[in-house]
Amino acid sequence: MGKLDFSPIADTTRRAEIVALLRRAILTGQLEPGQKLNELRIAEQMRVSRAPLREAMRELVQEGILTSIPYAGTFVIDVTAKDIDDAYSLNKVLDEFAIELTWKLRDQRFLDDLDRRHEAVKQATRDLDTTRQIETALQLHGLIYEWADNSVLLETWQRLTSRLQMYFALHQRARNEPVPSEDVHETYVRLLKGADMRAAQRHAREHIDLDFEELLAYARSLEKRSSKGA
Amino acid sequence: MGKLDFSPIADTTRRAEIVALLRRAILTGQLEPGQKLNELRIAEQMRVSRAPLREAMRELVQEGILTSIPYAGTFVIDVTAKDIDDAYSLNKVLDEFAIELTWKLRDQRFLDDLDRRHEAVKQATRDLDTTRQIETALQLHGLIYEWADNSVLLETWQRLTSRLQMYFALHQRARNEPVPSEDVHETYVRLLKGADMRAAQRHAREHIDLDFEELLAYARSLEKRSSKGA
DNA sequence: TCTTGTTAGATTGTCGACAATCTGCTTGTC
DNA sequence: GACAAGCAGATTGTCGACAATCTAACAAGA
Repeated sequence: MGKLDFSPIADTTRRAEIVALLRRAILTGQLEPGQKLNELRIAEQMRVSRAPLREAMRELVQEGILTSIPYAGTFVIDVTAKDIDDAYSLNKVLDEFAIELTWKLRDQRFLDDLDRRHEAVKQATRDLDTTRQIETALQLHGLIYEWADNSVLLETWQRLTSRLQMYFALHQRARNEPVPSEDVHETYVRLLKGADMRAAQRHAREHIDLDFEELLAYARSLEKRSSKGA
Repeated sequence: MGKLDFSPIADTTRRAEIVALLRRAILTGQLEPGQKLNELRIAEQMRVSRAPLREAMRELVQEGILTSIPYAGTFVIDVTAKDIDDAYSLNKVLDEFAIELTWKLRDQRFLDDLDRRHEAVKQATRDLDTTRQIETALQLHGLIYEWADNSVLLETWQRLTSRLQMYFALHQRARNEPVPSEDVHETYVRLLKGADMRAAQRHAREHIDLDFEELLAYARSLEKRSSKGA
């Protein structure tokens, strides 16, 4: 028996592809918060019937990035400053827990993966690709969750991440300035490689990556809750 | 303008009712882990077409209590000892966080609600109603999440709770013995009323409510992963 | 002018039928 | 007897059409 293991083949249902398409559109900000999703139009654009589209939308509703009102429509969730704050404070707690679980499981492969993902962020930063920068940064932070060996925790973090990614994408879109060029993840990566777990946890809980304060200020500034139609 | 405020009217879609029906069937153990859900049969039994049923099933898949394999079927999730362990350890961390957030927000209404829910558990215990006992116990523990004023945290806990409820229901079903008559929540309630937050957090992290160890042993005992057909 | 009732249009919710895929059995061949 | 090919049968995925509901505009009456 060779040590070759195959990855599961791709999802072959339209539904799965629709989910991926919609999720990407939302997380990159192409679909704005509060915006209504017209089933007929989207189905026509995708050359798909409404059945798989509706099933896909149900999934995204449960995933927390869409919201649905019976007989009224399905909308991209609104982003409030409190939501962002809530998500972030929970994220800190989960980070601390994930570090605790991962700590004993770190090995050479972990360290390699850490470097690899860190490098991806730096590359995206050099390329001035803001969308990719957000993606890679979240993937970097996701490493400890993938290694923590707790499926429920991982799942929880992924749900949280969807929202955070959406928030950051919106923010980046609003101010289309060049990306900060300094390496804000330097300390984080160094502490994860080190021997002091408490220090790593403290850093996760106290340090603010990714311009969180600026993001919050932005969210407060557009606290207007405009639900624009299609 | 009077101070009367109306609660939102009930969901009127078939989909929502189907979701509620299916969820209850799963959480009470009427549908066993690994069991396949035959769309045609269920749709006929409910006198409903497959469209809303399938949408409901999509929601429950995302909710984490069903799992779906394209062109093969949708199944009730399997319960492994590791899943239970993972869910429980995360639950402890979240409890600690919820207590921290709730602590400053406690007031008379909180204390009243606490007593009310505690009483409900004791009543269910006196009635020897195991299903209701599980429900009320989880509602008691949910109080701190409802008061924590963090929507993301609350949502996360509710997802977690679904699974825990399912695990406990299975356990109770397996050993249909009388319920433990002692009041295992006594200390928890007392600490939540008190002044020592650290003590309450420590209790949440260290004390094992609800016969967790017994539950784990049960889960390990049926680690057989039998996926029986319809 | 303000309120109330009506109506037309658009959109969501649901249905029944068809297409794609999987499973197990049968058949034929070696 | 072992094995591959191929054929039902059942089940899931998708489609197009119809029913239920909402929204907004307009008319009628106080």
